[in-house]
Amino acid sequence: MLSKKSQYAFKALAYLTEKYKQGPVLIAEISKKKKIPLKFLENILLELKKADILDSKKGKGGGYFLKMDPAKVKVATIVRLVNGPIAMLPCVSLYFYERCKNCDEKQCGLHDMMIEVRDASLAILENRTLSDLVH
Amino acid sequence: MLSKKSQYAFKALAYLTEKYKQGPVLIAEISKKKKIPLKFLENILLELKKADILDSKKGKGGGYFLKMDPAKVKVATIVRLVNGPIAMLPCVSLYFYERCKNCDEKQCGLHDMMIEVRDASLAILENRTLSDLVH
DNA sequence: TAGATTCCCTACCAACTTGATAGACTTAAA
DNA sequence: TTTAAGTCTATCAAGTTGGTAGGGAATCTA
Repeated sequence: MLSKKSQYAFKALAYLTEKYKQGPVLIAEISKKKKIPLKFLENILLELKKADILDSKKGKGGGYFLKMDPAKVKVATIVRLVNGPIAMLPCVSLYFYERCKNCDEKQCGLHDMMIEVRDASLAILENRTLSDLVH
Repeated sequence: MLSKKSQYAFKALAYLTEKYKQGPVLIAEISKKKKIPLKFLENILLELKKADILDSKKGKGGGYFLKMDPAKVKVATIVRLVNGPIAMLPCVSLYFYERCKNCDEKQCGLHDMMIEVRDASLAILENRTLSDLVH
């Protein structure tokens, strides 16, 4: 399941997508409109900025805004960034791979199945972008 | 991600699938062969028994065994039982549904996307069984 | 029926994660 | 130089995860 943090992140990103190319948006405005706890949202937006998804301006007239075209930002990227692995097992994760202990991947039935699940999920998440969040 | 508990559960179930119709298997044997902490495994197996996946016999010659044909036990069932929701959001879960707060499902882009992901995962997990774990 | 064997049950625990808050600091505009 | 923003560090309560401890209850066998 996506954490609350991830859900907040997507709501905020959807809002910033609507406001794309309309100048910086205040954290406080996003917080109010999307009903996200202000200080928690601060952390999330900062993290997205450090990951080069968002950019910001300080001082009066400042705020947050998307660093690039929302149609270029994959949903999969955001999920990995804020929520972690998409795969159901570390041993089938592309970006967070870890070998399983006491389990030969070559003959583990679960392994193969979870690769299928991963690929099915990625087929969707890698082909949807922030612009698909707003319609 | 599947919890360690879930991974243990699948390993144990795979083992019991191999031994299907060969009489009760000791917790200690499963623990040793699959390298699962004994007492932790006890809890897991007991839970699976209460959920009618396994049955057991006490005393000498006792142990655990599958209650029904492994080809009849869906992987999706086990995941839901031991790990929880398969969906990425409560508001798109079939078995653990919860309405989202401050979010109209009818116009939430994330909602629709996560329904797609859920269905793609279920297409696999609902059509694989314990027998697919061993080959 | 005694004793061994095996699962059953309740309780507990440390470590980690999650969701959230507080407060001081920095940068930039007016 | 004041004010309006974002930035940073720290902290915290509650819940979850992974695991352990120890005795109780059922069953088999001698």
